[in-house]
Amino acid sequence: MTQYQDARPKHPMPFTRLEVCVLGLNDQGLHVLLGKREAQPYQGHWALPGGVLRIDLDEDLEGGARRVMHERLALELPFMRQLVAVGGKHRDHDRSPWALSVVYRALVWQTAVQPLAGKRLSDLAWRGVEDAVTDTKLAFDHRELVALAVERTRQEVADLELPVGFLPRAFTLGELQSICERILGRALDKSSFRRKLSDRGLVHPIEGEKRGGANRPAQLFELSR
DNA sequence: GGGTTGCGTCCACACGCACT
DNA sequence: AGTGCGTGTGGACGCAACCC
Repeated sequence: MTQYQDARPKHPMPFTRLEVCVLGLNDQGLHVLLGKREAQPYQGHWALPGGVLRIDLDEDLEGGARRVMHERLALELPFMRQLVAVGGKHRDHDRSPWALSVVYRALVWQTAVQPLAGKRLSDLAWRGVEDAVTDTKLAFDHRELVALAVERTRQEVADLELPVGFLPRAFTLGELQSICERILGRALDKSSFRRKLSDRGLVHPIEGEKRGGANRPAQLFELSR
């Protein structure tokens, strides 16, 4: 096993941050969780919650992102996906001559989480994504990062790369279509949607049905993978 | 250019349930 | 029994991309 005799780096290392774009879905559509910064730079501006990678605390990048979310939001986020890494000499020149941000995306039911403003954040707010991606006052390049997270998430849903773990175990096709429509921000054709699901074998019927009102009970389905 | 394929859109219809 | 409504299925058509 390699022993590190001297922890000092041979070359200058970048200042590494972890940012998390938490997308929350509710009846009105997709929202993004923003925190108000307590410190410079961008003091008082809204930003994606994030923090510094700690090699003494973090096993890996995702572990670091989970720690940061716990410290900043008191949240455990079960389903995160690495979105992008951005860096450069001018990214955070107040604190470092070279800064790197590794950005993660999480997708949650907005009503299922209750984030609390923790370290370095004076306030938290859910913002509609259409509003956030046009807000030029967001800190750093976070407006672009939110736009990227929304675009990627919508592309995944449009490709029927359904968010495993985010969906309930059992659902009706109508519920699934409604979830996809709220993420996409537009209506889908029922016939096309169901045909694609069927052709690709993405869902299969399970025992049981859902009765809601004066209508035919809906068959329950689950994801096939 | 013509044929094929995949996909989206529009539409029709059967079904099952609640209500009157 | 008739009606209204949401679920579930499938046909017809148009369009674009692709191949020959």
